[in-house]
Amino acid sequence: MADKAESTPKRIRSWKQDPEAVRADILREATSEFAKNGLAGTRVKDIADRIQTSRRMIFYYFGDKEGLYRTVLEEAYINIRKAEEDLRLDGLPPMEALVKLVEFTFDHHRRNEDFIRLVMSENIHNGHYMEQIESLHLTNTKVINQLSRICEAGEKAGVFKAGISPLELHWQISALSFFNVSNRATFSNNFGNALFSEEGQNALKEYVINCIISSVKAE
Amino acid sequence: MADKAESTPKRIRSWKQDPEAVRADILREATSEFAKNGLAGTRVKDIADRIQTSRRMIFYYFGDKEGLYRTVLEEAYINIRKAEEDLRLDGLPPMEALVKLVEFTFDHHRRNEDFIRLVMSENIHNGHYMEQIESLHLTNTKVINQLSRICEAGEKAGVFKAGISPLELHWQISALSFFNVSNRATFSNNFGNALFSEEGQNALKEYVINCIISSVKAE
Amino acid sequence: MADKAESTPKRIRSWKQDPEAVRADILREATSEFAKNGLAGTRVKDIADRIQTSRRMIFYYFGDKEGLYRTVLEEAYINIRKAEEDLRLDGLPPMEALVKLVEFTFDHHRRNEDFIRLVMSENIHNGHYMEQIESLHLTNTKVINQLSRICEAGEKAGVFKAGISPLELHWQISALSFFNVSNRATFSNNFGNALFSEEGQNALKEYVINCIISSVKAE
Amino acid sequence: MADKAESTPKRIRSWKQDPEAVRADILREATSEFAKNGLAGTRVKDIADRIQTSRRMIFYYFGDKEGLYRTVLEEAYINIRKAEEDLRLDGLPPMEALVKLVEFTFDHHRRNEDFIRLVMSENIHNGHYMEQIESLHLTNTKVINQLSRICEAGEKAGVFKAGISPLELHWQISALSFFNVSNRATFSNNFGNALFSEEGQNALKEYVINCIISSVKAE
DNA sequence: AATGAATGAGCCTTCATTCAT
DNA sequence: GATGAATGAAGGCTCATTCAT
Repeated sequence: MADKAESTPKRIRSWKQDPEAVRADILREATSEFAKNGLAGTRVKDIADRIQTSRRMIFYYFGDKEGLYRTVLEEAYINIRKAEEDLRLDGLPPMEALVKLVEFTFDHHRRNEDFIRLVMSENIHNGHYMEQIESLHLTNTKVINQLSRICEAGEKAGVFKAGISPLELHWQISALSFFNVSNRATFSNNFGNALFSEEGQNALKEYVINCIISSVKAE
Repeated sequence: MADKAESTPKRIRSWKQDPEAVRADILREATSEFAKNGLAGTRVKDIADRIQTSRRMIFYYFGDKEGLYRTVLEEAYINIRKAEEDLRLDGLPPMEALVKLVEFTFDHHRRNEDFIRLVMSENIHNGHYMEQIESLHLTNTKVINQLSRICEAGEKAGVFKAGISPLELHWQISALSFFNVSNRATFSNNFGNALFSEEGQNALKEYVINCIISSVKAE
Repeated sequence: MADKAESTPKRIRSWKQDPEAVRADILREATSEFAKNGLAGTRVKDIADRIQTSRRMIFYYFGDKEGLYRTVLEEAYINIRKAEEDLRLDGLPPMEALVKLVEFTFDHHRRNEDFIRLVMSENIHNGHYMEQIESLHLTNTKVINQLSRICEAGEKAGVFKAGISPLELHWQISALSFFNVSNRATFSNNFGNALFSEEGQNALKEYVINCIISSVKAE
Repeated sequence: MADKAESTPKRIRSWKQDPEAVRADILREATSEFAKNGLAGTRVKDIADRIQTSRRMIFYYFGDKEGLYRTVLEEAYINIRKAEEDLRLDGLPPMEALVKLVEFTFDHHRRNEDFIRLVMSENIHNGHYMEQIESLHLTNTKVINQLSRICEAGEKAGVFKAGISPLELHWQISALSFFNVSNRATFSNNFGNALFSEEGQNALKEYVINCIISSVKAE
């Protein structure tokens, strides 16, 4: 009875007449493709082929390739910010809170390579597309505020040194967590991939945590 | 009219019959274009248009677009390594040597944005083109050896803590210096560009130096 | 984002459930668009966007783009003929009647550029769509008959020369009145727009009237 | 031996490696297509298919569809002006010169329907593309100057009335000669095609000549 | 060593139109 | 009577590359 399975119609869609599902499907695959190849390196056709739809639908829902890219970028940022918000640090002692934040950031970036790659891509474009997305302008102060509160508390408790800039501290955490994912290919090509094995990454995380602690702790 | 016709315009060239100059011209503009737009985002035509040559010459000298890209990448690495070698640290006290190395790296990355962007591009391609360049496999151990010597000397002198991994240390220096350039666009879009003014960058450099010092110094 | 997405935006309509109003709205904007851009140059979407309806409605009411175009053409002719009928010349002395008719035609064409442009468009299509409209075949003899009567009366009164062809005379009046509107763009691009200022047009109208008078008057 | 004739290669071109011939071929067919269908109504593919070349070559030589259209327009005007210049009227008596000019214009427009249709098309576009062609701005005063000289001579000789505007006279000649071709389709659809038979056209030409004579002659 | 002419393949996008309710 | 979702077919155009000399 193998013929039953074989007689496939031209297209099978679970989401027929379900626009939200189509949109979500497109967005998911577009995220993956843009993350893999960048904006210029991605073919609209490739995105369409990965789902059971036509190129036409992509333009139907997102206007053009750049519109799709912008939406991908926006949703990626929204998801990341959402995850960050779930991290509740407010009750914790300052140093513990900071360590937890660093750990979270390091792990989170590692688990979301697509996001990292989209951000790399945006940097290649000098943030051009990001600038056009209004919703991004609001959420970013939150993370700085959170760090501010931790630094203040730490300073007051005498465990952090005085005068730490939350912005610079955030920059530092970001740099180490981001680079770990973004530059993995070239770094391991140049210096081997010892740092990127499971143990290597755990050790590196510890190293990063210590680095941050050393940077902030009172002497 | 036919203003937009594709047919190659007549050209006047100062370097007529000077193959090396043509090659160098192509390479220079290709570096700039690939750095700006990445591999997929760059048009062979755009490179040709920037110099007084035809697209045809690019294929004549470099085989294909990827061949040109590979050459660009290789030369960029060669130039960077050359600059690194000029930095003589061997006679200096360990901490001073380390600080000087960090300072140099931070400044050097800042001054060579094209190189940084080419490396970003390579990471988008998972280091694919880099892997094909044999000359790169040799030079990279030097920088680790250099750091090894500094760490050893520092440990012996009692100013560095014991057991520092030169690889991790290099990774740390690279991460902070690289991210500063690579993610400038998205970081300033998200958090303002205070860190990227002249003073901001000087302060950040100090911050990075202190970060490294804190990480290595004996307690 | 999805700002450019094609999916029909939600609409608010004052004429909800009023089919005649929808039809009239579509027709009005279609006339304007077809007059501006011709059949091939007009987008169904553009017509729909100008009113508060969906493309779907256009097909619902008019079958297809050509059906809409045909209807536009038909209505345009009907409106023109209606205006012509309002002009009552029968009691007037022949020369006065003729002058009034010329004046009317010249002014009327000037005021109805959309109609002129639709006729230009039809001529580009060699009258293809016009041929399919049955209602047009009837009304056109009226204008010739009218001229016939004027010529007859003029001849009988001795003020017109004998043997004037009403068809040729109509052709002459049409040519001058039509060209004045249809070729304004190219003519003024070539020879300046002196003839198309308010005074220029008034002078031109006098010129045209004299031209017709010279053509018909007995010597 | 029919196989010899049948084994046709994919493309036969007489002009292989002869850019001017390719250009000319494209231009000729493009003129014909644009004249027939207008800018929007013409398919680049259709032009390519009519000659033994690919769409690609059209873009190679003319940049884009509009570039081709502009070139077509420009060449069409150049050819027309060239023909006009060949008409030598300077020695003739004024009325004879004028009649000859009218006759020439009427016949010439009739013989060059493609040109008329291109001008119609330009008027649909409000002269947009014409404006971009610099070479057109110069040649057009010639025809007015020519008429000026005729009018002056005619007036001096006492056969023309005083104060004729050469511009208005040219407008009149143009209108009648242009409309004859441009509006043939709609006019004959509305009023029959009696005027457009060979005899009809000859009679109409006489009518037009008389119309012009009546307009200028001294009383 | 050098080059003007040519090109196949494929890109993003648009168009009028129909489906399914 | 009305509509949101969907689409096949084609449209103009661009890309890296090769041909022919």
